[in-house]
Amino acid sequence: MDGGIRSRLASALESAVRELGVTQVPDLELGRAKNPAHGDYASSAGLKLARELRQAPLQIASSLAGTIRIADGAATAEPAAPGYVNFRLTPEWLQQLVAQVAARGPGYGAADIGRDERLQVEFLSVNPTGPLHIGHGRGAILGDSLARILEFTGHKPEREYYVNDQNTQARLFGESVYARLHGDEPPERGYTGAYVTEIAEAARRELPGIEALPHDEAEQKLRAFAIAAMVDRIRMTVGRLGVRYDVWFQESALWKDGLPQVAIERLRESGFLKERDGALWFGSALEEEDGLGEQVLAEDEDRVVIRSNGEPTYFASDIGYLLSRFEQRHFNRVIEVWGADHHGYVSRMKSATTALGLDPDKLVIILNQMVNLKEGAAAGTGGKMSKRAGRFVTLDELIDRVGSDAVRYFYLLRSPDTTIEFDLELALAQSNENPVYYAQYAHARLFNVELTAAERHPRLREEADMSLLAQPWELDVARQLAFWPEVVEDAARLMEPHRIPYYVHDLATAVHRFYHAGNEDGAHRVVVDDPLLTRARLELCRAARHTLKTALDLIGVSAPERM
RNA sequence: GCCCCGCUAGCUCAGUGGAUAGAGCAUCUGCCUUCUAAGCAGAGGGUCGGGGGUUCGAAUCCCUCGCGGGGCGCCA
Repeated sequence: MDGGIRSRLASALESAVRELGVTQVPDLELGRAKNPAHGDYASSAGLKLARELRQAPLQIASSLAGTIRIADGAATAEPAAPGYVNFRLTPEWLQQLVAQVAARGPGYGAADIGRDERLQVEFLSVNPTGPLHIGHGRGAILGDSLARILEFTGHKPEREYYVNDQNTQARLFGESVYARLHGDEPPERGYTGAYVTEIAEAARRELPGIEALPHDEAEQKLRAFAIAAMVDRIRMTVGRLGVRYDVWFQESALWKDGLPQVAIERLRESGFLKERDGALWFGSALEEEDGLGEQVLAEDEDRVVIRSNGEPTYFASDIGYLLSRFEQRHFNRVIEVWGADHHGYVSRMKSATTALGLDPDKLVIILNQMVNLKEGAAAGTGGKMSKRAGRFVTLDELIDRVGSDAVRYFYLLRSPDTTIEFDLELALAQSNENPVYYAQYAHARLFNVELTAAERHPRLREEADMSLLAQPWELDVARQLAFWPEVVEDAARLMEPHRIPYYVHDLATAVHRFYHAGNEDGAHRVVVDDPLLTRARLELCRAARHTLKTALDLIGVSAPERM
């Protein structure tokens, strides 16, 4: 409803610029002022427009500051050398904001950017052939938080896990279980972990007569059994992190529906498929004749769809999966969260999307960089984690030792673009210093204060005189509240969940300072003898607590009432 | 060789082309008889990897070099 104060200031500024006769308004760079002396927001409008208007930047800034009209007296504008327009939120407006946020409860900052857009967020989708390790946690938490943020901003996201139950790895997994069932060693490049033997034992109990079946039949049953077991385990592990899915989509279902077949047929008709060396390739060669192909596809993107032995590759499944999502289920956009090791696959999927006649911009692929194990941090020598090499720390173990909230916060504090060198020893040693507790403590403190107030002043009046919130540390909290909608908007628009925990930290800092003012001087406590003053400060507590709760919810972190 | 990501304080990391580059941890110094000290206040600590360029203005954009990570299979 309220697009946030930043967007209101931006449109007010734009109107003022138009009044100066500017028709093509450039990006005016309205953003938060770094220096408090410059107010809360600043724009370099004067500098930006100097050339077009042939006036001194400062003069333009002065005109703008003079003509701008800001609704509700939310802010004042003043020019500053060499050509800035600085905005300062007014105490009156901040006080009213506090009252509004307090009355609204959790949910302040929700936006309607998405306009009910149906989209899919597909994330994690690890081959269900082993337990999740700490690297997987990153994608799970990133995807889940992204879905939460998109939902909060008016999108209709569906969370999906794509279960590879039919590819080479799945078959190898089935063969490995089969081998263990019969007391043999797993095949070359098969799975050797103890959990494989456990699954074989479970199969022996739950699939009577499985040992007597012929190999092919047994392997198929074992594979399905084993994959189902691993999917259950994955579901439980991510469930401990508060990650949930709407759909667990099986690759095999694609083939039952004939979607890869349809996709292949369509590509064949439009000339994107060719045979070479007995295999069927997706590529540009045939299209070069009409000059279209090279625009759509790069030369080096040839990709096998059907192997020379007649087996389809995962790429065949993936193009069918595109049809499933865009044509069968009609998602407006599909957002995929991949590890950076799949980076090379991005352009091929984009090309395939185009080749199928779909809009490649509707396929949004977010890459997160790797999580490497630091030297000596676990069995093995560190580096990339590997299931086969037995060099990994399971996500379950990390959650056991550190807890879901700390794990989520730890991962979300980093932009997806940075590689994480995971040091387990350090993570365990520092788990008590995890910054998540700083934020949670702020929430618990506010909750406690409100309890105390209810005891001391059981009959407070409903109406509050917000003008009593005049202390700088009180207005600082209110100021942080004013920033929340734009943080949400940026996180959603840029698809960058890490902006949320950084905001949470800033708000928590303001809250702690506000609280601490009462320790310095009893007159500044929330709960004081004066019921009116108590009432106004309680509004601030409620507003801040609700906003903290809302923000923590978006990143899947709990907001405890006591610590 | 080609493609992607990173390089910012001792460490881990933020930072939509704007003013004096920030946070946490670590180090040092203060603050609890009174609403939760998992807190607050302060100090030290920087050639934003190097070099060019664009711009009134560059950590941010372009080029180039260096270092680190990832990818370039009829594996996924």
